Amino acid sequence: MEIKSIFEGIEENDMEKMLKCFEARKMLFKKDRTIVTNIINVKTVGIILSGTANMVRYDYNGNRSIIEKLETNSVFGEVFSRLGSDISVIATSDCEVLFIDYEHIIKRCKKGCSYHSILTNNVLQFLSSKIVELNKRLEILSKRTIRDKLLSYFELLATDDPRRTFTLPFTYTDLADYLSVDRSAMMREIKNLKEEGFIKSNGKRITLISY
Amino acid sequence: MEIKSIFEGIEENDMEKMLKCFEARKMLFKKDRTIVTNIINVKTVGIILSGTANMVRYDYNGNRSIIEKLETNSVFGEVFSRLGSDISVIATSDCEVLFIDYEHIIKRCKKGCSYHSILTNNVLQFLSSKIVELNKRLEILSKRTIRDKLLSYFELLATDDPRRTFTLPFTYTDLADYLSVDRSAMMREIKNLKEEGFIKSNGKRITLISY
DNA sequence: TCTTTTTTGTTGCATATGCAACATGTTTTT
DNA sequence: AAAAACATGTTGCATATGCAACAAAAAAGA
Repeated sequence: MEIKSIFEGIEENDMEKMLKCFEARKMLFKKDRTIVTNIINVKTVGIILSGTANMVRYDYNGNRSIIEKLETNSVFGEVFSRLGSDISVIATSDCEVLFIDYEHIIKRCKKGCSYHSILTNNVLQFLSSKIVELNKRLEILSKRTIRDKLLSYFELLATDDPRRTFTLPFTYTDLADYLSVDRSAMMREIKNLKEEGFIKSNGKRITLISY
Repeated sequence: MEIKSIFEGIEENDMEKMLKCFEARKMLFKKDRTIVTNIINVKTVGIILSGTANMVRYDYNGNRSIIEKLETNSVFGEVFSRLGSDISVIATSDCEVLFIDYEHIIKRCKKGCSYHSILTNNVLQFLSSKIVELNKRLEILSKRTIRDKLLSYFELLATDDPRRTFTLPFTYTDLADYLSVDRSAMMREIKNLKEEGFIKSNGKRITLISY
């Protein structure tokens, strides 16, 4: 159901032709380097071929928000983010990034290349699953208390596991940014949740206790 | 840039053919009636042809969240919302709704009908702008205080107006739901913002004061 | 290895916010 | 026109949360 790569289903052979036809550019980024900044009116789409990155924003108070963790095959660009904001994509490991102009992807070319319709379909599914992701985060952030934010996020991570155990994909510092709460207040709340028997935790390994 | 309807650019003539080919169903709903509830594994997409509706969720505390205000030409369905949650679409006025199976839209049919590629392109752009919308709301909800939430939402509404004046598209009660904060606390904060000279307001008409 | 940086864990304090409860005003229904 | 339903406006109170500051542990770098 969920597609792994935006290029899924496209022949290796067609792939090269397509990249040339699209004037795709491949670039390398070292860890901690800025891949793009100020994604405003950037009609370019980036695809992470290898490595990881964070999409972040610093607001006027200097609070960092991780908008999204980008992994291999992640896609980013103007259409995927709020216009007019100071959003940057920062490499969290060495990265290989492919840039393609959005127009090439969204517009059907006259040649009617076979790979083009596959790509369109993939992008459609990609956008759909992105919307589901955004709605998940929205559901978490719409919770009024840190406790409820934590619990609904944990619930999300635990759903697939019958033992209701999972490993945090974040450092606790990053988790606080993701939930948009103060880190120390969050740590305090996690301690409370443990003491009150809602969760067990050992480092980043957490188990949800249900009755 | 922004498309008005998902059917934009499709000839009146083709439209009828297409709706038949897609087995589209048109239904009528009176005000306050539930159009759909529990949008889980519903592989159907709804398009509001006339009228307005709210996409809402009630969490276990009974707090209502307005996920989205739907107007004429709005589209809703599984791909646009978080799976597994108690999401409903409620008519806020008499509504005409068209239902189409998602498969018909996303999959390219063998006949290669001309309207099909137009529709795909429209859906793509629609999803893109939806993502931008979601990111806007995320930016607001990621603010830590009610004051900052209000200000960033107001900022959003004021950007297009040189007088920095706008009319709230919500009742204040609904606004509190949209911002995911307590209504009375929000009213208090709005009063503070007025007293401290950040905004002027008269009913739903609000002016942002900038220095 | 040793050094430096980052993350984790904790606490005191001021205050922002949720909650409950109520009064008033406005809109909708009968 | 009267009644009912809903929106707005306000307040007191308990507490959850942001903020600052610091110590200890862990990870990364030299």
